[in-house]
Amino acid sequence: MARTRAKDYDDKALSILHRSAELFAASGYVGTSMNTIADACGVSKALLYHYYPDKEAILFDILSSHLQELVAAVEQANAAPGEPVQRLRTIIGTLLELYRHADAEHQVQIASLKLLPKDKREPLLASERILVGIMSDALAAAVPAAKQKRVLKPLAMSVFGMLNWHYMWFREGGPMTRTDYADFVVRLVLAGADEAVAAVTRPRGKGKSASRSRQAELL
Amino acid sequence: MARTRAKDYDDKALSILHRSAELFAASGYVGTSMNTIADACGVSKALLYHYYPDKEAILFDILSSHLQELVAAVEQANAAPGEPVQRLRTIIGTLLELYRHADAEHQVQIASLKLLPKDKREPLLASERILVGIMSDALAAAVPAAKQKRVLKPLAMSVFGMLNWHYMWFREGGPMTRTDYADFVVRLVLAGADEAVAAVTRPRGKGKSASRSRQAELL
DNA sequence: CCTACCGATCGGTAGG
DNA sequence: CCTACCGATCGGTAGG
Repeated sequence: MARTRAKDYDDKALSILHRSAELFAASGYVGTSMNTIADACGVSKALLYHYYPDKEAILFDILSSHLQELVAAVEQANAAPGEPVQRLRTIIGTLLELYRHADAEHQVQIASLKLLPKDKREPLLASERILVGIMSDALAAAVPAAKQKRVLKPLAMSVFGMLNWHYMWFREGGPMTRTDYADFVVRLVLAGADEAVAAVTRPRGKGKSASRSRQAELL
Repeated sequence: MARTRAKDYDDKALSILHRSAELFAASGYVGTSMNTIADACGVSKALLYHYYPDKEAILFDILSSHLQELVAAVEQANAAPGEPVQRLRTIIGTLLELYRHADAEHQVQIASLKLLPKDKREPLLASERILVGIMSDALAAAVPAAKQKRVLKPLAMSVFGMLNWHYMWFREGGPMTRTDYADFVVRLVLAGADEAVAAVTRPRGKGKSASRSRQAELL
């Protein structure tokens, strides 16, 4: 009788992906050998090639599953009912929470997505664009001044900068929780965006924002 | 008589560094061979080893010269006279301006600094800590609420997040100049920081910041 | 005839 | 400053 697919096949495939992501994050994609991956996963190299046709497929699947998880969660957060500000907060909090157990995948995305050939890279960049699009829409809805085309992208990318850079310094058990930092970023953006947008859209010298702070005047 | 060092020796060494940085940024450190570097620089591989003892020395020198340039410029900006807010603006503007011609070096710093062995990595991390220290001091001076130990690091790292992420989206000739974006970031931080700091330091529910915005109330 | 898995080794290329 | 190579290790595949 033919052997059926092992019932832990998918579990094993996923655990290989995560372990590989950790190795890629530490030593780089090219700097991590298939032998190293096999050893770290406690399987033979031949078994590795049973799960994935080649090394490139491992990198692609790491990033594909990571980005699809982000897109699905952010789309759900975006579809939830509520005020625009609350939606923005949920989106940002969701991203930071997903990063909790995806630090390696996140670093691989930043350092190694570009190493894939164009046909494998393109669908991943499309997922990234979906995330940027949802964040931009949420910002435009929550921050009136952000609707201006000239500043929406810089504002959205500033938010992604803060979120995507957090792996460099954020440590679990520090003085701020992830939820704290999500609130921190949201409030920074909400309170600061009108001012920042006004600064780069009005003519030099005279401002017309009623809420400009004393410090902003000094610029 | 012994040959003297060629008068363009240092120029050539620097151009090799920059070309290597571009290759490392595109294909990764391990993914770029010494033969590729030699070909791209129009020199033999043997000449490459005349300038640098090994591949690791090229990576180290790329990052060392890049970070020393950043530290020197930021220290000078920090030492200039003027109001704290103006000093913060100068520091942020200086960093964005230096990144103009150091995109490759910047990407190599993010993706490949970690690949160096500890003894080579440590002095580079020390330079990074100097930059973070100056930025933190400038923020503490310009933003009263930022002085609280619990929030100074998150605020400083949020600023570095925005600045260090800009290579992912900022394009020369777009609607915003580098100076525009520097202003944008400074005003975002100045106007938003008091609010953001209050959010994560006060007890839950009730706030006491007089300047809380309508949007912030909704959180 | 299928999938699951092993020990051993392939042709090429890496840094030096 | 070059060509000619080295010891080792790479990603990937063979037979069973």
